Amino acid sequence: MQTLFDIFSSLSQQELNAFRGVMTQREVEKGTILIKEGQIAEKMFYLMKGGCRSFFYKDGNDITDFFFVEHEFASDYASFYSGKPSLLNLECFEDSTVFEIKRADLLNLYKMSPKLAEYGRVTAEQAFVQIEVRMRLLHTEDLQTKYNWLLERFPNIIQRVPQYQIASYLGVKPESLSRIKKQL
Amino acid sequence: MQTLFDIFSSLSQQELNAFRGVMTQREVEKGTILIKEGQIAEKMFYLMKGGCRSFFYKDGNDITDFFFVEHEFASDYASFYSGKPSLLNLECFEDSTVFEIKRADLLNLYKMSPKLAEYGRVTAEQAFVQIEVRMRLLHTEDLQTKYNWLLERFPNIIQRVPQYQIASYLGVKPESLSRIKKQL
DNA sequence: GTCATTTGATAACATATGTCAATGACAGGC
DNA sequence: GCCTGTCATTGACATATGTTATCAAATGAC
Repeated sequence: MQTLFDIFSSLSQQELNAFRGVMTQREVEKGTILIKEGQIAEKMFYLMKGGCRSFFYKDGNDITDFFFVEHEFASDYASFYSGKPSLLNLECFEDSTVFEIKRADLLNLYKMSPKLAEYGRVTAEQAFVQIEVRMRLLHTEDLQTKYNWLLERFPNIIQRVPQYQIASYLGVKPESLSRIKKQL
Repeated sequence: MQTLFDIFSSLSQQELNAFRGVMTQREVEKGTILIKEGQIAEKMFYLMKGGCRSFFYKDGNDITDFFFVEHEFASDYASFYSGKPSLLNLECFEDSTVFEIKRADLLNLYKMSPKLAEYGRVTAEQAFVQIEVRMRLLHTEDLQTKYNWLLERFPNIIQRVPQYQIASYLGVKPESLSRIKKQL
């Protein structure tokens, strides 16, 4: 996955200035909601520090959709890309430092610079490849394999978020996750 | 999802010619393998007529990863985007008419025309949104809901492919799908 | 047409996960 | 310090899906 630094280091001075001009740095504390269910995701975030998760409610249960950690882009891509209201919330699970980029600004950058437009495409392509890995996991693997994959993908996630959030991310109940951990 | 016709109808004559110049029409019969496991997916396909599915083998079982039908783009996007060998096969389940587009040609088109480059990005974004719907389905819904969703998404798919392929697409065994159908 | 192969349905049983309830560990507020 | 709420664990039981096997129907080759 390309980080912001990868992108920065290959831009011209002019492109760099334009890019940095549309990014706003924010310090947010644990619990901050970056994107709210029902609203259109107008912004994309880059996590310099900290982490967040997207989640939604189904039958009264809090279901974790995705985790995002430092040096990753985070948003509700479905809403951001389609312009439809978001079905989920994006919440910081730690105090975090983020850069905000507005969709309208990003589209302007794409018009201005073919190279930035290419990064936009590559970012979407990489997001696709990432989610496909997750989908294949949910599609074909048993709980133990899913859990091990999670530990590799997010090395210290179990110290950072409560276990019930991990359980719903993996598509099971906390009790099932407990059972699996006991077996290992 | 944008069809090829949506794209065509908004291009200039020059762009249209360039685009059509890199597309090769092929008539293929049922059972044709368009992309083979282990090889890099160098081509994207547009299905004028017919349908195909991507699948792979896990523990000796044939697992359907995706269905593609007429007026949709089909490929192993993960391989096509990343340049890594494909983990799956793309096979026509009916006699089909397809357009082939080579990745290298597509990247050239992107360089030539900002509008085509934008379509490339939008296509990747839409592919992402699509796969997210599928992922959410696998993540949170029960088998009955998944099956009903499939019938809406691919209206006559049950007449077109055997049931065991549908079962593995939904992440269950054929026997489980039989049980669900009996309940309805 | 016959025959072989593929596919779908069904049943009996095994296993994994869900559900519900009780308990204990732990952190934060006061 | 104590209290309170949140969270993880555990056990008993329910349910859904997997596994294995058998049989019938549909399909395709000849």
